[in-house]
Amino acid sequence: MNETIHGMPPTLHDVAREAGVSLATASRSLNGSTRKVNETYRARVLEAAERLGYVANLSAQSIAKGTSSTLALIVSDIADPYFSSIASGVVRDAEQLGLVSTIGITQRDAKRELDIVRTLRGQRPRVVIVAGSRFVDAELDEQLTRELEAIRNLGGRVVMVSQRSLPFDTVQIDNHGGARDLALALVERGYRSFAALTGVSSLMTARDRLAGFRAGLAEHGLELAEERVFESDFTRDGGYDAGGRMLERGIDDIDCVFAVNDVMAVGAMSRLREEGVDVPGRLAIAGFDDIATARDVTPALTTVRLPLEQVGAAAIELATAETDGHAIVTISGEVVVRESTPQRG
Amino acid sequence: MNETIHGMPPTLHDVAREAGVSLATASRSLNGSTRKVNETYRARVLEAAERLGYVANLSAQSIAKGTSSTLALIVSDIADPYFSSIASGVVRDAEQLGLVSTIGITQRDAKRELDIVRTLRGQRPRVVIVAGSRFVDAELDEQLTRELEAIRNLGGRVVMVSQRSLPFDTVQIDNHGGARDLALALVERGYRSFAALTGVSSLMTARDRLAGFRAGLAEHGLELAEERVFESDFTRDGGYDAGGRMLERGIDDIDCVFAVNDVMAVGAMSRLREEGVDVPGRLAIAGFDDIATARDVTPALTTVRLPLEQVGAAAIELATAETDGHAIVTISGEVVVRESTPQRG
DNA sequence: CTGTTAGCGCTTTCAA
DNA sequence: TTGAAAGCGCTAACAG
Repeated sequence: MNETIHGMPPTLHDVAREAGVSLATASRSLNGSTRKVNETYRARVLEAAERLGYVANLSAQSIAKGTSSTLALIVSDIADPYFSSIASGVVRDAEQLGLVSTIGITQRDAKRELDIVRTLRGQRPRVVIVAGSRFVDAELDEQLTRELEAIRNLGGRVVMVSQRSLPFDTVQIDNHGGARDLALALVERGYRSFAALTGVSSLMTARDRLAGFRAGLAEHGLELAEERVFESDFTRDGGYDAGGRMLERGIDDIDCVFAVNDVMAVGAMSRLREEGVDVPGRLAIAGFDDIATARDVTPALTTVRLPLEQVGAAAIELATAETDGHAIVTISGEVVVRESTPQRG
Repeated sequence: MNETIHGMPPTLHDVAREAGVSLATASRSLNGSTRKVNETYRARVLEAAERLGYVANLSAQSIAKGTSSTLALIVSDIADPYFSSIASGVVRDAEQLGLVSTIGITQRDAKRELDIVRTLRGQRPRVVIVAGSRFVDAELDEQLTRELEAIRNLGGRVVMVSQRSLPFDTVQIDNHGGARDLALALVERGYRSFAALTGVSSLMTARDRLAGFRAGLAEHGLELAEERVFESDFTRDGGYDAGGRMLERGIDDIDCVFAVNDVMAVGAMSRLREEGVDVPGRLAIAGFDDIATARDVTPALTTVRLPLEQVGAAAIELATAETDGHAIVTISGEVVVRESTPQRG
């Protein structure tokens, strides 16, 4: 591992010279797929490469081959456990495949997402996984679709992680079904008057979950009045805030609150605790996602478990599979009842 | 935004032809730094690029310029809030600088970390930020240093986020000092007999925090016997597990437990709760990091706040500053006392 | 200020 | 099998 003392990295050229073979032979020995190289030469090349500490320049490879070894992952917020779990699965599997993972963060801003995808084209990524939430905005969807199609035209695979909405392979998360099941489970446990804390209505995920929850309630002839739906950011602080607004309005006619995701639920629980509201004694609460923290808050949070790391794996699988570009893999959640929603008299 | 209908992406060549100028002029208009292009031409080029939906091929740029626009971030585990917070800060600032962030996950495996850094060389990254924990292993440190030096020799900036141990610019986190302060604060609040839950001793972070904690106790003539130190994984489940072992041993002679990071503390709290131990009534607990969840568990967790996103920002700053390659920025933590360690009789 | 032309490091025909 | 040589898309001298 004798690095070139000089500033310049050893190139394939150096390796070839060192090994006394041609550039082509060196290339074939080091990276060529179908081995058609004399073992003696091959060994000499490998040895020379080792000695020089040679590592192929990926950029050069990309441009020579016309295809990169990059996987681009787009998430809303990497500090959010929902996305970091997915990212964890994606990056791990990508490494397995020899793909370098790049990451883009949209901060839940549709415009930004578009910008990111646009610059992504410059990377000529082999795979793009868009895990950020979809927005309810036909215009932006249209543009995003065009950008993603452009990437696909360049040979990149595009996989969406979200509800099915854009014409690409997608790992669909059954938000509606999960929320519906949760509603059924809660009614089953004796709850009757609900409130909801939700993200801004332009987020499809928030919408779908709320709609699913309502559908579940409807099956029991219950409904969730608009005035009991508190909209805020799709974050812990958003939940904290929405919880506060709910308290201001008054909770006399509420026995259970559904937060459309766990981080909001957790934020709301903290707010309720601060305001002296007994959870679950006075008010039960449930979330969605089953992030790690759900087990660790007190009371432990009832939620809908989503196999998040598996979602990442599924996305990669889809990206490497032969599909017509419109394949859908649905991941369903499973209701996990914990102490935050005890059986109710 | 008329994409080329064909499979091939528009190249700079296409843009130049379309605009009726030379390749060089097109390049200068689009990316050249010092503007020396007639406004008319420039406009024509921009317009043509827009029309064709041209986006420069980053790989080609990298190789032509001899320098990439990649920032490589290495973390132990992106699903861990400690690292995802840092990553969040890093990626955000990197985007500002027009750098593409790639991410590598070591899974707290020193060998793996070395592999990752090695393959990183292929990217010829402009910046490498190593945020994974350091290990107590001179041999591996030696090798890692060599690899990182190789990257630096190629013009890449290397920044470590951790204790100061390798000869690179580093954002040093004052683990020792923070833990010491925490110990002092706990003694101040009346605690006298401590136990500790810690990560494997080969992790420098775990070591330093434990040492700092002991140093703080020592200032009051207290000590932490080895038999009250429970070693496990540096994760939530590790804390859960270590907490269990502590209970098995018996906690009659313990009034406060220090977990070397918040996720372990949170795991331990869950275990204690499950086993019916009243926290903080019977046993107080404190952590380190101040992850978001620390506020949301019950009781809220006393900890040492580390400005994590700021750590990421500091790393980028160091990477873009003029340094001798041995600069150190120290980030100190601040004790945050919450309900998990009430004042004691 | 603009265009021509040589590379950047690597892969891949195409002959030998 | 191996090597020579022609690119891949872009930038950066170097002349005009």
